[in-house]
Amino acid sequence: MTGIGKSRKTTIYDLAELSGVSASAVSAILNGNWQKRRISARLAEKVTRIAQEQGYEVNLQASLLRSNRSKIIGMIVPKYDNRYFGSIVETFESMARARGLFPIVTCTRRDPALELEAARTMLSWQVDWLIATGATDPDKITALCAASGVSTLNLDLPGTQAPSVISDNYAGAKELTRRILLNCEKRYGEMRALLFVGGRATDHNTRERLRGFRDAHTEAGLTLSEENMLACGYAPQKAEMALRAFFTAGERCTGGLFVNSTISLEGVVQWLRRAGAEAEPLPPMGCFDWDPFVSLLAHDIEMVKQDVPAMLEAVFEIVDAGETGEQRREIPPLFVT
Amino acid sequence: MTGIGKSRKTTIYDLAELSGVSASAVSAILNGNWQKRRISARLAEKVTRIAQEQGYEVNLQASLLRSNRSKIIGMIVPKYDNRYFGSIVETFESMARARGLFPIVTCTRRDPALELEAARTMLSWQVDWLIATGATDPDKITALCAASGVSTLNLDLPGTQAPSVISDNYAGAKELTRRILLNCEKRYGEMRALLFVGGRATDHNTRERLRGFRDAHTEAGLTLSEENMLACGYAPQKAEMALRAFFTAGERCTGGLFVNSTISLEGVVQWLRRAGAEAEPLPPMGCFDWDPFVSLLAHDIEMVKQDVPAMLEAVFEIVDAGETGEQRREIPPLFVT
DNA sequence: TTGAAAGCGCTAACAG
DNA sequence: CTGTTAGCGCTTTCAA
Repeated sequence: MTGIGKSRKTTIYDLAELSGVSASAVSAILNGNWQKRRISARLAEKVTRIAQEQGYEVNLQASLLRSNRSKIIGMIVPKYDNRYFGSIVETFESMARARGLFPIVTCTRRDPALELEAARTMLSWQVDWLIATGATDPDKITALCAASGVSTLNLDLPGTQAPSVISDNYAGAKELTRRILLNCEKRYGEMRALLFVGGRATDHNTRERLRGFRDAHTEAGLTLSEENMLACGYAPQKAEMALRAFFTAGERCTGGLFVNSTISLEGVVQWLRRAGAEAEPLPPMGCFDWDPFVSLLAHDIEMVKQDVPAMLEAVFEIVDAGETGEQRREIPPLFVT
Repeated sequence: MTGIGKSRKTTIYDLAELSGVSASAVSAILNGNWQKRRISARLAEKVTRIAQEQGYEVNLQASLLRSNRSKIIGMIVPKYDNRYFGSIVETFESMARARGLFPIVTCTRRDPALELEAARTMLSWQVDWLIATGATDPDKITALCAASGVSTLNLDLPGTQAPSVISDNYAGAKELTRRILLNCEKRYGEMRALLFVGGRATDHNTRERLRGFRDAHTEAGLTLSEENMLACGYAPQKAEMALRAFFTAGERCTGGLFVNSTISLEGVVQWLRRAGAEAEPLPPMGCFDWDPFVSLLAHDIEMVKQDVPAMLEAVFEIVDAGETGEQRREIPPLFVT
């Protein structure tokens, strides 16, 4: 009976009874090891058909409990509010499924407490691997998981206790800065020091991007004041406030803006609007991260697009090989205007 | 031993041994029913402490298998590439967790086959409820799940066999059309019929939006040709191609554009760029869906923001009340410019 | 107050 | 070729 509202779910015992074989035969057939048991193809087909007719689906709770290889791979991700993380999750899911793994993803809303709670929930799910994306404290997650024998991998933001896959932030930022400076020269006839907006000076990516930002200025023969680096956090409001504070603090002159993420860019654009730059063209700008509407509507903004497919290839190479030791892979990002 | 690389995970039996009580007592304590068993607070505290020291986490596979209430709530979602779905997933996860449920989300990449596969995987997870978001064939999912006694709910796109929570597409589209027509009048000194771009004429939302679009024209005393409704699909490329075809087919005159989603809007903006509208201001436009960069960078585009928090409140009201019968809740969307 | 014991649905020896 | 059996880790009676 495939009827609606059937309360008890079909089990392999039901299937065994219906097809006149034992439950273990059903299990073997449904798992595709009927060859190993030398079960006839005819019988295998019959059982498979009956399973289908009954709308049978294996109970993962029971199956995974028994076989003790969880086949579950977890990912925690800070937010779903930009294309970068969205595409990370989407790519992750499909690559995991392609390997016969069960992906479980959860979002921590950039909340350090939720981050740890999420990691613990992942342990309860018996994940084999946990991919910690953009985690504020990757090493704590690694320690937590290691205590249960679970391997972790840091994505986007590196840690020191597990493999890390990140963008080449230094090279990306340096090249981005170079491009903005070039646009600045085109616009104003000379290069001027830029303003760096967004991110936290405590996180690795921001530090590396600042280093690239600085070095590009040095190579261009420009001196850069520390005041020009506003690592004010990622939230749009913070970027907006930081800019307002910067420009009310004194007579400032900037060649353009290096914005550290699309999220911060929202605040920057908001600030430009409110500052009455409506009619004027945008100043020379670049953003470390990509968004389709930014490239379409403000197509003079230089953008860095992190190479998500390549990053996740690297992730699964490490997972597939079972490399659990500390290592760092830096993936060159792409450039779009 | 909380040491790294510990292979076997801590179980309640380990905890029982360490604390000198039985496994069942440990289970009761860790589940918070120690009062019911009149276990002393002192003992409860001791066991809890030991569990913490050992980094114990309950095995959900075992726990859920035994107790047979899965506490898992599943959601399938077409894409993570826009703010609407991103915020649906984020809100869903946090509301589910707030209720002590375990959310499992999976993305189907707008692929009908993946949609069914995902639904089946959800059944394997023993979900109690499945929220099908923007599903191409919601009723098939409902039937599949009903056969296993699992309740479903349709979000964003309605079905006929289960409760549905959707935006008030008709009223939203009508009001959006009205606003675009007003902008058209301001711009050109008169109202002209608009062009509808994006979506599938087969899906409920597109049909309802078209109805609102039409009625707003009628009320404004405008006649609307069928040719003005390009339900060409959601993908950016399709919108772009449809516009190109429309405008090369003859001398056309339009008062503005009604775009059926931010995804289609990408294609529309792409087309405007390529059509050489670079220097010109955008035509009067509106979009059914919201994106922060669109409102910031092209702030003369009218946008409908679907009320995700209200929609998910409705979803969980239905889930909490266990209402499984067909019903439809239409949530009024919000307007932003 | 507490422990022993049964069993959730499934897998994987092992014995036929 | 196939069935019987022993658990996976946990919850939940039931009996003490």
